Amino acid sequence: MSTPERLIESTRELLWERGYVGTSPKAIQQRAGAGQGSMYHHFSGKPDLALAAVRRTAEEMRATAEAQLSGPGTAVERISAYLRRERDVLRGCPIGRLTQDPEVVASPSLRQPLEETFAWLRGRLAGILAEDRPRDGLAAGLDPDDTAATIVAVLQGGYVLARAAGSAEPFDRAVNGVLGLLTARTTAA
Amino acid sequence: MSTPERLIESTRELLWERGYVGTSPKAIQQRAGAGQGSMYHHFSGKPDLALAAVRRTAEEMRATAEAQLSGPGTAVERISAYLRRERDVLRGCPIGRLTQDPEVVASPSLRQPLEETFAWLRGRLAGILAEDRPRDGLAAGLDPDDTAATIVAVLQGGYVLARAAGSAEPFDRAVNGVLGLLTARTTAA
DNA sequence: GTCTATAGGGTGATAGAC
DNA sequence: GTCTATCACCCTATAGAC
Repeated sequence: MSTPERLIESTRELLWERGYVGTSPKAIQQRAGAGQGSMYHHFSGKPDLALAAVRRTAEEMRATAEAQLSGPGTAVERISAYLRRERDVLRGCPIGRLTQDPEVVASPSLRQPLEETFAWLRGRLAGILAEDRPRDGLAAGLDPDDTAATIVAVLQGGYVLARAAGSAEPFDRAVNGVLGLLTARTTAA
Repeated sequence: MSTPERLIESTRELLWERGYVGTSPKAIQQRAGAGQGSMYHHFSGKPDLALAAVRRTAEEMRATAEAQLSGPGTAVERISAYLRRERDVLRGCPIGRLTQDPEVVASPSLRQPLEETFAWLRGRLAGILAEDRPRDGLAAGLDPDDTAATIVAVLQGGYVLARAAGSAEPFDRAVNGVLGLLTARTTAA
């Protein structure tokens, strides 16, 4: 792996673990096995390197989500497959995490990949909910855009609750809960 | 306001804005208008001061939530009042925010107030859902604990989406979405 | 109870040799 | 392209005067 690649990968890991404020150039260099001068040769500084790292993480997250969401099945089945896929819950979401960093949200270029990722995900879920509605058990009164936002929020909030509890249990409960709400009307009534 | 009080209040503000890693004793002292020695006289250090600040924020958050949740109305009405109360959405949740801080979750004493706050909130919501179920329109198949976790996750995730978007819109959509899911069965079917 | 002085280490970044 | 040296500043904390 080339030096720039190793620097980007190290930055991705550290941003996930410690956030932007908690990640120092020195820590990046040490993890990448690169010297100070090497880092400043390939990148103009910490913001530049972070931008490359965040863009790659956002790309990867979108590709992973698309894999589950483009699978077979009804709307609820595909959403269930996405929500229940294996996740390292206590590590949290590498994109959602950055949302709490004041320097990230204050920087338009750093915030942009976060905004685009969640906008895409919400739109993708809303499309699935809308297209599958006629032949599925979903209630006719549900707004696809609102419901999609709820599903993404459950994921992101599930990570928060899990980290507070030091356990994946609240995440799993939140996912079960929203899937129960999405399917209850077909089994109840 | 006494010096210890001012130090605690300053720490609360800074923890909300910048998190634990992003908050320095120096910044706390400056905001509180207190000197270095003054801070170390009243508190043993940054962790001690942070603990006092986090405990107070957790207490306050619980009291605020209880005010909405103990109001009149059906389960859905009380939960709706809680979810839709006025919030400074882009500031995020002062407790949920700390969940992303590696040094907070690594410290049992600092994590404890977070864990207790969300455990209480989930339990409170589960109780409301369970007790009100017979005479309300909620589906019999819904698990109160799972549904409660979903509601809290929607709040916490709503903050995440709002900060990523730089707008309260996704938060409001997520709240509308979960309330739609909770009430759809009474209007549909 | 508050102050200043000081410590040892880290921060983000630049300069210039190799 | 990578290295080491150096910069000015900030970090958390302690010491001891007042």
